[in-house]
Amino acid sequence: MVREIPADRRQAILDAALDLFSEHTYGGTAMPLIAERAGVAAGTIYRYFPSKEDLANAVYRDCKLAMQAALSEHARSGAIRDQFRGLWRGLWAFSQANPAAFRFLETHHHTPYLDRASRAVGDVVSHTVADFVRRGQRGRAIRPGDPLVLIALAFGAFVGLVKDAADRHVVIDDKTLRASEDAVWAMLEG
Amino acid sequence: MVREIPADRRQAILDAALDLFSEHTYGGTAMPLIAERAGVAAGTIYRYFPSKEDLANAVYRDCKLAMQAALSEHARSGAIRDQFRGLWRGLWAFSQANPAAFRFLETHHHTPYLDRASRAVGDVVSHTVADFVRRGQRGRAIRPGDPLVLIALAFGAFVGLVKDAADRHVVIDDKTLRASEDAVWAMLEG
Amino acid sequence: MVREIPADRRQAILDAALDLFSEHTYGGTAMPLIAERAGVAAGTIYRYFPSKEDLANAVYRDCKLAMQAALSEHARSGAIRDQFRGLWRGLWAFSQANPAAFRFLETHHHTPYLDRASRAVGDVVSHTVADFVRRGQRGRAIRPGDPLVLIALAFGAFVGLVKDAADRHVVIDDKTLRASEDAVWAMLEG
Amino acid sequence: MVREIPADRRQAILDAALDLFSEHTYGGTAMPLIAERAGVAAGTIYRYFPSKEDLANAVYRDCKLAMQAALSEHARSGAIRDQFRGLWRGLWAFSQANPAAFRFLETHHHTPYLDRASRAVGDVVSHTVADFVRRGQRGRAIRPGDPLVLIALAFGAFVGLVKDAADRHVVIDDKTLRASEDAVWAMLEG
DNA sequence: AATGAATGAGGATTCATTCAT
DNA sequence: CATGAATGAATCCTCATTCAT
Repeated sequence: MVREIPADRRQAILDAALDLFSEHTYGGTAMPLIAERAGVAAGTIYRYFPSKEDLANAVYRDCKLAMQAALSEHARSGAIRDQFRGLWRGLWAFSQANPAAFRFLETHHHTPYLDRASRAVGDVVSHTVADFVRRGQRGRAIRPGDPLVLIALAFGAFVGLVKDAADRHVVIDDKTLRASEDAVWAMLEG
Repeated sequence: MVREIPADRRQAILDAALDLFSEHTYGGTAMPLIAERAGVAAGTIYRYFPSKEDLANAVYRDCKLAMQAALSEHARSGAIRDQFRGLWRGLWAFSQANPAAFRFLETHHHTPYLDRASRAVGDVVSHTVADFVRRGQRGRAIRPGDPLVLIALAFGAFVGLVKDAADRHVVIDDKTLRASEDAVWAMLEG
Repeated sequence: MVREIPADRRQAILDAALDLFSEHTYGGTAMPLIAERAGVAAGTIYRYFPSKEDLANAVYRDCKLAMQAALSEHARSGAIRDQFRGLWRGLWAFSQANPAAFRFLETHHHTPYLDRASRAVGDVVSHTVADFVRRGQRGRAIRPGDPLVLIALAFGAFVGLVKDAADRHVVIDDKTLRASEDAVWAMLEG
Repeated sequence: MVREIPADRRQAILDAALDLFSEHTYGGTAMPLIAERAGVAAGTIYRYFPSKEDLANAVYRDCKLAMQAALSEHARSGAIRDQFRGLWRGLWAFSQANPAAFRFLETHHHTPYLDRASRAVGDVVSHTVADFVRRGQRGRAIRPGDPLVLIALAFGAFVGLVKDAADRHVVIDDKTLRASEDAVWAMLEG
């Protein structure tokens, strides 16, 4: 009785699109390929998404929101240093659980299709994390400066870490992960 | 004897391709558009590059080598901290002088077309900078750990800084640039 | 026993199809749109009509028959001039009451779908009116010549009148209508 | 040296489109079919016309202008009756020389694609012929009334004549043509 | 009987590449 | 050598029709 099939189909299409976009680029993946990977007919995609562009935006927003959820989930209370550990681990967990999503979000150029709503979702994530920086700065635990800039530096370092490992086909062990966390914290520490 | 006209043409094509790729993506820019922007006929591109893929690889390699040149040019001798300042300024100079190149290299997904030779060029740059880290580690000026990982973190932070400024349509003033340099150095410092 | 519901549905579909065909052309209107306008599901249309082509033929035949009925209804006995007035008024009444039907019948090209049966219905109407001409010719009230040609001229004039008013977004007042009737009668008069 | 090939190609495309539109309707003819009939590749059409819609408008305008040219060519000076004969013969010559054009113009529904410019061309033709009526009315040779209405009646009669002959697969002989001309003149005569 | 989601062939259009000039 | 019109495969998308519910 419950109409869950449409939700499943929609998700299957989103998943297929993410996989293919993250590997072959938005401009490099054909709609019929997405359909095939999702196990539906080409025309079916258009029952769920008005166009390829809209599909890409939906993929982008879903990924961004999943990343935000992962950050929130691992967020801790307590000392600022512990809060940072929570964010770092959250990001790590997300990038391991959803490698395609992380790659798509952080190593692709989205401007050709990104719409206003999607951009807004992206901004929300940055500003959420920026609040963490502001709290740390208030307690003199994080160095002064524009919180959005500090976030950009720290988040950029994380992306660099993950991207480099992928480029070199290397897995990041727990020791490296923790050493990196310490190094990035040293960058933020006041 | 004068054979520089072809070189000019070749460069015009590379410049046009870079401009368009960096804004509209490899998959999103049409060869005739590149030709038009370069001021040549569509067929002429094929005198210089066998295919769109080859053209993209040439663009990629040229950008990577230009970035490496910028890093070398600003490299200093002397104290490790000063050497880092040289690298940081070199990177900054490059990203300001060639914004399209920097954006193309660091915010696009290249796997659909990147060939072995181009990947090798990319690796050379990382390893060059990694040598700087190794020297610093030998003198206990830079924290221990895999040099390639530390480079990934530091370079990632720089990319994050520049990308964030572009996303927010903000210009990075000299104060922010130096504060960021200090923060990233704190991340590397032993 | 009550089997009128299907008839209503069938009529709703025919009405919707006529509206859309007359405005957007047979080839330019999608079946789902007809369904939506008729207030039924897309699949339901196929309970009543085997295909889009059959639906279009049904629409065509219904319109032709409605036009014939309108002509008959206003047909008079008496002087040939009065009979003509009846036909003219009947045509006018029909084109005013069913503008979509008149437009569809007289300003569209039907050959891509029209089947033998529909063509036959069309012929019947011409021949019915041709009888009127023959009667007039027998009494020397209408000029000699092929009755079908005279009908084509007179009917064509009427179509021209109505089409021109539609094209120019003008309404035909009673004076113009009667003047036109007189003019067309002058064309037929023997 | 003279680049006439493009003109030929453009004309071949226009000719093919007219042939197919007039027989199968705008909405019923596929672009690849037009290309095939024109002897060019599908993509080539788009070097000459931005879209199917633009192609249809070009076809429409060319036909309308050709019809106007045919009317002008046969226009005579002298008595109003002779002028009418000229118009009638011009129309006839056009409909015989370009049956597809005449059919396309006068038995198809153009609103789905017709643009402002094309509509303007259509209006020019009507108004040109209306001037003839005005001249006749000034000399009391043509009955009073809105010239555009009289034109609509007369032109409609001609269209009716030609359409009926086509529907019945009958050829109009010279005697019928002249008798029809006389009849239509009787409709206009003051 | 009715529904409307799903299908996939077919439509309009684009674009990397070729080749006659 | 350079050109740019021509190509036609491949793209995104539509829509007549079917069929499980």
